[in-house]
Amino acid sequence: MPQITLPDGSTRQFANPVSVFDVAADIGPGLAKAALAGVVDGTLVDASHVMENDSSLAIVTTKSEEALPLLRHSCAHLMGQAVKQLFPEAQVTIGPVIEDGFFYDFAFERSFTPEDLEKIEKRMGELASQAIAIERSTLSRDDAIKFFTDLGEDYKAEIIASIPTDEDLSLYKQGDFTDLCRGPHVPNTGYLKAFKLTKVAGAYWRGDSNNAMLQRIYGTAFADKKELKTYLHNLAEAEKRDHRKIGKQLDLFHLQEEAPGMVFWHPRGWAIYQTIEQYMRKMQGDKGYQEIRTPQIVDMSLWERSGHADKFGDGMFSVSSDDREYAIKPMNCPCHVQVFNQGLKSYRDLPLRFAEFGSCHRNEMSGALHGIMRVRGFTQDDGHIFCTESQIQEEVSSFINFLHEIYTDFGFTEVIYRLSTRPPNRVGSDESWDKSEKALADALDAAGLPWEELPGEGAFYGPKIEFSLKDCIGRVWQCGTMQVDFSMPGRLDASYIDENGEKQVPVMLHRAILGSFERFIGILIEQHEGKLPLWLAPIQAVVMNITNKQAPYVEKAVKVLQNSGLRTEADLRNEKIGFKIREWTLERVPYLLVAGDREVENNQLAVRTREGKDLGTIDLDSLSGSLMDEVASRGATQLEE
RNA sequence: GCCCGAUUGGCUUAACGGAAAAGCGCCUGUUUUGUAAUCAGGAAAUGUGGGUUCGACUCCUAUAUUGGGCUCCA
Repeated sequence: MPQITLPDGSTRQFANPVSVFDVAADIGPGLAKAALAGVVDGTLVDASHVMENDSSLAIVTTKSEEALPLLRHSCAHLMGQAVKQLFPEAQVTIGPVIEDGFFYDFAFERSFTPEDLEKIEKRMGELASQAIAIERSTLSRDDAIKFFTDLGEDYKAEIIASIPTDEDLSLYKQGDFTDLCRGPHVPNTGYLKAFKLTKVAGAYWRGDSNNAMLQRIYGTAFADKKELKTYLHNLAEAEKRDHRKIGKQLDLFHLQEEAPGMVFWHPRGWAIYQTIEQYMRKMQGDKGYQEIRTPQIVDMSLWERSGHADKFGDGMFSVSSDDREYAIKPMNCPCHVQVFNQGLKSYRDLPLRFAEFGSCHRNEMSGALHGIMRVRGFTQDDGHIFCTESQIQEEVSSFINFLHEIYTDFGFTEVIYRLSTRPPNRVGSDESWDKSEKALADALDAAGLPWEELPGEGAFYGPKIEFSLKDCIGRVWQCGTMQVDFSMPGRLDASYIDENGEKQVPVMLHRAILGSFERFIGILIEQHEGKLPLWLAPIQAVVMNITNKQAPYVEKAVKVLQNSGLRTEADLRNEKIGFKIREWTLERVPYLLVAGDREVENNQLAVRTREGKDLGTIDLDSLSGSLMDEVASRGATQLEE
């Protein structure tokens, strides 16, 4: 006699065990039709799941938040079925739900072509329209291995073999296709109405580059066609923000064959870069960092001592000269230790904070390069804090606040926080790891930030916090970082004299806020769609004339604005004002200033924003003052009230 | 590094194995203009090296770069 409690608190009595579907039907035929699955006592289950005892139940329909992953997972199976029908020799491996969609990995002797994708998608549509029932069953582990081995699905058998022996396994069968799966799934394939296969790619079996390369097909699915269309439209819109595209359009930088993965900064891109550098220099100075500068090319012996030659070897560019072997530095840390090591340090000197806009080169694998976000030559806003173990927590806490202050100025509000903890191969005592992991976690908690732990992802020398930002299509890029290092100071003989006159090895905190200028500017461009806030805009204002008559006044106005520190240009070309407005709007210049006879008369300028807003005419002097205020406040005050 | 795609004037895009086309930009002239494109003319391109073919942007091959993934990382 199960009693079922619904989300609104109401209860229903049943004489016999009931399925989720039965309860839905009992409530109403509409709900029965819409029911995809259920949440029973907090667990997502199939609509066919039978409840024998008193339970709480929420019925999942396409409107529920659980629906999308469910639909996508079932779509992955639908794709598996279609692929097996079209390419029986292909073996299925895994097919999970991911953010924005799903994929399925197949072992197949050749690659899938774009034409194959069309065929597969078409077959999926046919299978969906047949509304094939999706049925769950269970098998013991050994029977399941036999079942899949008999089918020739060696990868599935291998997956099952790695599952603990005492668990029964669930299978999902739809027509001629059966897959190992925890579930749940939609009741039949007819519920899968809006899906699209998006791309094929290679992917290593179990994510290990020593394993075979599988064929991965990505797709996405939504509850209805309209949502799918909206998603695809938004994606296409988002791609217009691509920093590579905007970088070219706005003439900010370029890359070329002769220097793969290294950026040629153009005047406008460099203006952004320089503005950021000067801003960071000021901010870090205020926080007690001392800026230093260390060499680009350093004898290999230093990298051997630091451990980088060993751990990082292939990643380093090297040069030899006069029978000596040098490395072009891939990071700045060992050099900072060299500066620390000059002269005897006292505990009174700690924490000692060094900062460098350090140019680094790493020979990244060719497939890893991406626009200016992942390059071979880049500049970190690097910093190292030498301190005692007891100072870690305080330094980390204030660093997090500092980073936040900076990200806010750049307009970033969505930051992803991750704490990477001890890897299997590591240096340092467990006690030190306990302490520093806790220090990092406590600092994140103290700042009230949501964070995720990445177990085992820390560096061999210590745990780290990663601060990541998303690009225009949602890919996550690590920018800021805070790493605790127990290893390098000792390896490179750093020491200080403590209160008792004893020699001690300091802890080293590696930290960056932007990460690298290249990546950060890439993200910044995508974040703002190229419409950088006034303080960062490479050209902040353009003054343009309507006829030749106003040319001298325009030149005077440009001088006034430039003298107050604004990056201003004149546009005196013999073109219609509409043409000039259009051009500079497309260049994302924040303020377009027009001088006609009326403005010349009154020492004014007609002000238009890049958004197309007319702010009327403003006196030249008060305009330059307001714009400078906007720059100084980094956008907190704006010209338009 | 691995899998799949791409590479055409400065940029964006065309072209059944048979005359490389267009728009924007550039140059020259025209227009002196009030808030997203004045008009006309001109110059300018098949990534690189091999091969197949009477003939290659197109097919094959190598290589470089690049896009999407995998792996790795700021």
